[in-house]
Amino acid sequence: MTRRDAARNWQNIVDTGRAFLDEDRPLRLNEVAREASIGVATVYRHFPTAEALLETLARPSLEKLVADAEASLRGDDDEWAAFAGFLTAGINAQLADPAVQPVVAAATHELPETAELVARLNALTGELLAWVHAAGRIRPEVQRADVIRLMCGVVFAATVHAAPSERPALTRRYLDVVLEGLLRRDASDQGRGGGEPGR
Amino acid sequence: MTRRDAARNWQNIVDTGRAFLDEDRPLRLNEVAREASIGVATVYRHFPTAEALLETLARPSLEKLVADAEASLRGDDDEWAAFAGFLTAGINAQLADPAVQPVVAAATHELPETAELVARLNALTGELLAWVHAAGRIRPEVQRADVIRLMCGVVFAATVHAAPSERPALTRRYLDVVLEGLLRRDASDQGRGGGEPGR
Amino acid sequence: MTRRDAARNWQNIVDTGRAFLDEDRPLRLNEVAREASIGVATVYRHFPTAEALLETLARPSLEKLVADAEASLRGDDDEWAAFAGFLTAGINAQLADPAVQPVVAAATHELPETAELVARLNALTGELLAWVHAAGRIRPEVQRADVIRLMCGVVFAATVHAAPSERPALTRRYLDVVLEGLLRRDASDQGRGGGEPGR
Amino acid sequence: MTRRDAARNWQNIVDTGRAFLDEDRPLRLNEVAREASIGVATVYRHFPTAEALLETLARPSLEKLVADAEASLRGDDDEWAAFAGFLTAGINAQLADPAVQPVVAAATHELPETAELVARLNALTGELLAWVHAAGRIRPEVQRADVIRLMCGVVFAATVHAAPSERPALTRRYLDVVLEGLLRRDASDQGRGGGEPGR
DNA sequence: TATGAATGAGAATTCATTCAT
DNA sequence: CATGAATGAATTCTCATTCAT
Repeated sequence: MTRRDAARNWQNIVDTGRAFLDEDRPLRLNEVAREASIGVATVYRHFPTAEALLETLARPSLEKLVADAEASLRGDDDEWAAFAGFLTAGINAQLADPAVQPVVAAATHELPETAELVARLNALTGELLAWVHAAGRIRPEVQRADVIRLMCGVVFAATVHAAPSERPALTRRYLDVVLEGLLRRDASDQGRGGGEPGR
Repeated sequence: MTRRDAARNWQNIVDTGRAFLDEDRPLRLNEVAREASIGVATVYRHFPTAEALLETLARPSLEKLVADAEASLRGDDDEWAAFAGFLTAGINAQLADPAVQPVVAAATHELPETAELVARLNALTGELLAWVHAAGRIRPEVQRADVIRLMCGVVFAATVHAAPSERPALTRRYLDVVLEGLLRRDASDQGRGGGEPGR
Repeated sequence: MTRRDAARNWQNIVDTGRAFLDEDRPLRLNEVAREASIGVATVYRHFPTAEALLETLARPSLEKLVADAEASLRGDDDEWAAFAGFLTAGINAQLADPAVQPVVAAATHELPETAELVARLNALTGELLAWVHAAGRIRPEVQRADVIRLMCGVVFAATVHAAPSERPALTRRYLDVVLEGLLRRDASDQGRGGGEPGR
Repeated sequence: MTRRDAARNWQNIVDTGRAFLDEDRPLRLNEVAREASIGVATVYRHFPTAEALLETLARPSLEKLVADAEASLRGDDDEWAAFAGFLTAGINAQLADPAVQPVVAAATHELPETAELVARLNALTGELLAWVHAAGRIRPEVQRADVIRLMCGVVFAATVHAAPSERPALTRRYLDVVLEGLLRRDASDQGRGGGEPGR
């Protein structure tokens, strides 16, 4: 078979996998193969595991996310707006593409490309965070990993007991809460109490 | 009557199920039966589905949570402390008992007792929230469901890329952020910028 | 427990078993016990097997059949009418009581009472047949077992691709065919018709 | 392509299934698989349900039956002989192949091929019956469905309290009775006998 | 390289029967 | 004599992966 055929197959599998996610059926390589009218083994050749296919599906969203973050860093926005914009973009990506959330939250990745993408995402998160830290606008203890985690947490929160259609509105509100909570609050604020809430 | 035997078996199953959760193996009734050295059908008699066992496992934690919330409502703490204490307790329950999270986040419940417990939890959440609202100490748009969702979100956030041992510390910090973000911030604050973070 | 209680249980089981047959659910002693709100073991004590319960359920119908056959033999009807009446009664019993068919068709019986009842039924069939043979009104090769078999065959035929409500009408027609076919037909007979076989 | 293997497996399954029927063990796909030394899933791929396998097993017999019926319709026999021959063939098929009876008596069919075969059988039954009706040689009320039912009834009758080896003789006699009973009998007919219908 | 049939371990569930109380 | 919990073999079906062609 020619390269072209192989590419066609690859695309066919990816498209079918996407359709599975959209109807949120579990990504089963066997079923994907059947639905794509392609031999199982062919699918396995292209994507050794379901996870590999998932990462491939997530890739465009992740790339866009990385590109956006890079743009933010070089853009005209002030540091806080850039930071907030990045979180918003990350959240929206997770809502828009069901492949993103599991890949971002996963401890390890199957494909080196994914690992690298995620690493860049982390790095960019770090840079944005450093910028915000430098401006003294965020709680000093916040670290890179916290940002990623809070992003995932906001998405998850909007997922609990809520239909997909309600989620964008919920994440907007929840992110707003989180950002407000992350803001550094200096001397003049100190008096305002409420400060020491929980536990 | 084999009551005693039955009770022993029941306990045995519950304990074994607990062990599964602790080692976070999936709760499979068959395996639980095997490990408990109990006939499969006996397990099925006691717990028609894995979900039923899970809810049974979650029950003590949920009951404690409800009791604590009731105590908070009647206690001496001010409204904010009570509210924060409730969130903390809920989060800690989810961290301490792996059965709690899925049950709280589930859309429906198998056992009527669970449904009732969760309903009471919701009601108490509502009461605490109303109290805080009455004191004008929280963003006015926050609703009962938001509180539950944010609680789950904090737990989830602390779960991402983090070993179990790190989670308590993380949830403490994240809850702090969220509480800070939920606090109503009045006129005198308005100027302080950062105000419009989101999207 | 007193005898009276035992009798009540027995009746309860029988009634419940009957209900099962009527809704044609399979007779499962376990389920019968549950539905009757009686311990399984109690049911097993009264009826060691499902077959035993079935035979018990069939018994009244069989007894009535035997009684009717005896009456026919001693009655005023002519031999053919008695014979036809017996077949009709047997068929109707099978249609009316789902317990009858399997018991009549079974090769062996669990309960001695059933065995005896069936034996009497066979004997009576034989007597009626002998009477009809003596009058030269039936094909000479027909034997007792044939009569039973044809009876079952007619019932079964009416069961194929036919709703229960249609069956009585069908059996009537099919029995008519069979009786007509059994009639001895030789020159001298031609006029005699035997025309009035059925019911 | 594993076509050859697949075909071999298919045949193996069919043969094994046949053996089960012959020893009249219940057709259980798992057992068939084990006995055929073939993976369970392979069997399930070829035959999604036991019923599907049963119908496949019945197919050759049904096809032969259809072919015979078509031949009878076009053959030289007179209408009654053709009709009787068809019934005889149907009965013998049921006796010879245990798969036939349940398939013919079933209300619905799993495989479209079976449904079609049975439909053709019904149609042919109708044609033969129409021919016999046209010649005025059968009770006018007899319909197509009656013919099928009586065929099944004769087979069933021969099954009651009778070893397989006796059944052919019994069905011959019982069919004779039924055919005699179906014959139209009016004055002008009397001489014609129709006496020697079947077989 | 593509194919899709084959695999068989595994998961969920049911049921007739026994047995301890 | 009654109870109903316990049993575990049996059954049905699924799925991720391999392998022969």
